[in-house]
Amino acid sequence: MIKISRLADYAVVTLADLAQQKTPVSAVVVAGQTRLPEPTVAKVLKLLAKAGLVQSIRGANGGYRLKKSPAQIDVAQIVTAIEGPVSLTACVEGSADICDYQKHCTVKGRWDDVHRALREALESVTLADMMARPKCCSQIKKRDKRP
Amino acid sequence: MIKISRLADYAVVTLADLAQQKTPVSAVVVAGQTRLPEPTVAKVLKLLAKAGLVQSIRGANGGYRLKKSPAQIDVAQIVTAIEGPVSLTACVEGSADICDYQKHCTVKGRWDDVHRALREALESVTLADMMARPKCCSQIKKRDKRP
DNA sequence: TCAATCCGGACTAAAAACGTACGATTTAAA
DNA sequence: TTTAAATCGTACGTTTTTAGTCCGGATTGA
Repeated sequence: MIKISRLADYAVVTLADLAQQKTPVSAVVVAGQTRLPEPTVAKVLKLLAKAGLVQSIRGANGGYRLKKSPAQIDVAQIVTAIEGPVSLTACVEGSADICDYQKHCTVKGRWDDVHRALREALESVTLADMMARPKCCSQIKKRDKRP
Repeated sequence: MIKISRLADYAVVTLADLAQQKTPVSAVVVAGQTRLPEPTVAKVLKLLAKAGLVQSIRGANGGYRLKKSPAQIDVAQIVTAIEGPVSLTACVEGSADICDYQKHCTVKGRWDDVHRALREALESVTLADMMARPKCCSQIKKRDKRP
C-alpha cells in the first residue's frame, strides 16, 4: 500500500506537541509528553530542523520550537522533511534516476500527473487541520488485537 | 519519500500493453513486449486478475485481457490491486491496526483527511490518461546512466 | 568550568519488497 | 484421449529500505 513511514507519522505528533509549547523544549521532554522513544524523537527533530520547520536552540535550556505557525505547515512539508522529495516512481520529471526499461516504456513521463495530484493533496492539509479536535468518537473507540 | 512499489509501476506498464491488444495474450508475451522480467509480469497479472482489472483465460491459447476500458481504470484501482488498500498510516478509520501510542496521541484520527485527499488524487488519473501520448519531449529526452 | 543540549554520522537489527521457482489445475487442439 | 500451453497458489531466498540506537564533538547558559 501507499504509505508514509512511521517516522513521518511521529513527525506530525512531534510537531503537534511543539505547537502547544510556549517555550523551547528539549527532545527528551517531547518524548516524554508524546510517549515516543527518545532517540527517535531526537532524530525526527533533527530532520525537521534541517528542513526549517522547527528552530533548534543549542546549549543549556535549549531545545526546539516551531518556526512557522501550524497553519503554515502542511503535510507535504512534513513528509518531505522526513523522507525527502515526494515521488512515486523513478520516472519523474527532473529525476536523475532512470529505469532500465525506459526505452520500451509506453507510459514514460506519465506519472507526472499522478505525482502532481498527490502533492496537491498533501499540501491541502495543514498541521493546524490535523490538530483540530474531532468532536467525538476517537476517544471511545474500542479496538481488537489482530491475530 | 512517499512512493509506490515497483510492482505497481510494472502494473501500469503491463495494463498499458494489454490495452493495445485485441486478443488475449500470455504473461510471457507481455513480458517480451514490455521487456520486464517474465516471472514478475506473471505475478503482477495474477494480482490484477484477482482484483478484477483483467480477465484471465486458462488453458492453451489462454492469457489475459482487460476487463474494463482504460478510461474506467484509475491509478487508485491499480495500486490497490497490487499493494492492497491505500492507507498512509496505521491510524486510519476502519483499520484493525492500532499504534501503541494512541492513548496519548493528539492527532488521533486526523490522518483521514490526508488519506481522503490522496485517494481522490489517485482516482483522478486513469489508465487512459497515462497512455495518452505526450505531445513532445519524452521521446527525445536524453538521459545519463547512473553510476 | 560544568552541565545541558543539539549535531552529525555510523552502525545494527528488523521489516518489507522483489524476484524466482515449483507443483497443481485448467483447457484447447492434435 | 493425450499433449502442450497456460494460469493458479504458494512458498522461499535475496536484496533493499526503514527503524532504532549510539557516540564523540560542538555550543551555550549558569
